[in-house]
Amino acid sequence: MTVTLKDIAKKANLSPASVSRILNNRGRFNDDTAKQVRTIAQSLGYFKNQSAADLSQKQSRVIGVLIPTAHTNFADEIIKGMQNEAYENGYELLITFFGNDHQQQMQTVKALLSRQLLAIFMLAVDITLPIHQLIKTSNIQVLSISNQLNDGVPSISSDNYDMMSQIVNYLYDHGHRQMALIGSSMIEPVVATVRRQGFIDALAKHNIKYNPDFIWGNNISYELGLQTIPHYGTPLPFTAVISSADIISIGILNGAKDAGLQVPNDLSIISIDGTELTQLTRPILTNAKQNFQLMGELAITALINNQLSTNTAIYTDIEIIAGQTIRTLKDS
Amino acid sequence: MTVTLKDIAKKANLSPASVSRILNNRGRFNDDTAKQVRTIAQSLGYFKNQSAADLSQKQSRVIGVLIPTAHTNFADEIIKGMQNEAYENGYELLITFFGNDHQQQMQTVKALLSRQLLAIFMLAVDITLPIHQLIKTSNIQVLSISNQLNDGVPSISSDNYDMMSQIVNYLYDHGHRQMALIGSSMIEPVVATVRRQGFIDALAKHNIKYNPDFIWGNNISYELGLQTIPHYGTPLPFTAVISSADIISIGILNGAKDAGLQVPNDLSIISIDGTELTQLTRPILTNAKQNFQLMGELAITALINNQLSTNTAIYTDIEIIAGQTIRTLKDS
DNA sequence: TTGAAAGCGCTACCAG
DNA sequence: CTGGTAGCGCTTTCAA
Repeated sequence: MTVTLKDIAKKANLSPASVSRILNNRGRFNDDTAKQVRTIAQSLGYFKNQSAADLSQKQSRVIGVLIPTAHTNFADEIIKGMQNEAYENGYELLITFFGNDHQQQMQTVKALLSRQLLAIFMLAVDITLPIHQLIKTSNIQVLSISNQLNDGVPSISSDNYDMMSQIVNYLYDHGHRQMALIGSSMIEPVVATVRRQGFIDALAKHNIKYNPDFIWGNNISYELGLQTIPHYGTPLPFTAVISSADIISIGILNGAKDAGLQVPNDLSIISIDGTELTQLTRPILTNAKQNFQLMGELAITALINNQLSTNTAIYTDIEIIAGQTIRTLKDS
Repeated sequence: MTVTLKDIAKKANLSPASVSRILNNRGRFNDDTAKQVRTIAQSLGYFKNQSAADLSQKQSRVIGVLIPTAHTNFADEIIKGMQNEAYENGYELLITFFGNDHQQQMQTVKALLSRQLLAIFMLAVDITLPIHQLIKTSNIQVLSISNQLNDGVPSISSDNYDMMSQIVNYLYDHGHRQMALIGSSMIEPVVATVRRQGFIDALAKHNIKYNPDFIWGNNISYELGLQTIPHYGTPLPFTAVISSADIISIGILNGAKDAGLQVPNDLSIISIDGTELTQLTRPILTNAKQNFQLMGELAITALINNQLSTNTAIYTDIEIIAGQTIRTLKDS
């Protein structure tokens, strides 16, 4: 029922081999016959059977992409970047959502590995050890995007340590001396650890003694933001907060409103990520914008250039975008 | 280099055929040998080559999913629903982002059609005619989710006509007589047309004369919301707006703030969609919540039950979720 | 520039 | 319950 190369070949009095060459623009062939072949293919409604091609070539141009279901909305931006770059280089993206159910995760990864992928890109995903090992046995290349992992997985992300330094400096320059870091107190993802350390070290550089109470919140959620003000009580013991994600920042903003605080008069906020969410609030959130789209593009480039070795760590720059949530303090 | 069924068969003194049966739990086989085979497979680090399987079976369990790049964030919810259901029934989802570049769209669809998919699901996507025809020639089943299309494409969505009626009734019951509909004045997507008609007819049922000026805005965007108040000027000629999407509602909310209006005292807002975004605002948005997750689940179910004929139109219920953006007017 | 033929890894049929 | 085998549609030598 389905139209195959053979069918086209028969109709064109050619061999399947030639048709294959023509339709793939590979090798040499006569331009005139080529034109004919293409029209025939068109008229017959031919669709390449990619499975057969992959099988025959023992390789595909498919990149598997893992996205967390609890879909941090910057994933879109990364994908946008990847998609363009992938399209131009003839790669396909196989995007798969990655839930929390471990059973399901395993099955998902196995399904991916069952299609001789070129590579697996993980967007902001933290994988468990068994899964990591599963991938390892398959010899498929892996890359973590936006998330630094240990386990020797190559990554493309912001330099989270340096980012904290920039943020602290920014706040310091605006006269802030007491600042809190919200949403990075977990031990697990390396990113949180790195940010904490960067925060502490940056404070030290300004001779500010680090107050352990000022690092709080072990998850990334709106609710965490909402609870932040109640957690510390008013008057707040600090003048500024660094929020580990935009969604947290919105929670803080609303929590402040609920507590009768004025932002930025009573509290300054700077938000890490800088997705569109930061533009939807009143006041608009000052943010440390990560270049997600570029991360996506670089991911493909790195793959093409064979740079996905174990120790690769590519950094993209961040940019601090002034909004309306940072108050400049007169004297310190 | 790669481990194949044959390798396992050799090691287990079996035929590839048997190994295939065992590893797929198909047909009859001896449980003991099965156990052996599985351990061997494990130890050899075997991964099924799905391309070969698909080729051999001339069929795959893969459902292609098209998501607009301008990623209305309810897509996530739909996918969540689909993913669970798909997982339980052994289907794979091949998610593909669908940009605006026509060239790229074509290539994307062709890539999809090159893998004997079971079906293509389109999430809130409006396809152009050539693409529609392309899909048609391939005989792959299609389903539009959350978006009603013409062209005889089966769909799962809310009953947009009835939704408008419910919304208008809700506003009416709260004393509103002058209401506007924002973001549905485009001619193109059928959804907009249906909503307009539903709006007008619902008003008529309450003997409210329909004012054409009160249907405004031909796109779905934050900016549209922001411009709404300036567009009409204050004092507003209506007491309530129905916003065609959450992102528009947020724009309206901010626009109102900018104009010095109090919501809901000076303006009531009800938002269509009811994604998490509605919970992030102050005041919280009253909304007509669509059941996106259910749409996703039903999509898979419909596929399984072979219900994807041309005229299928499955509706899921909406629910009006009271927030803080509707004022009850005393007298009318 | 084109063709013949082998083979990718798996499944399905039919025999045993 | 198991094995032999043909064949899915495509690519890729190698030879013509």
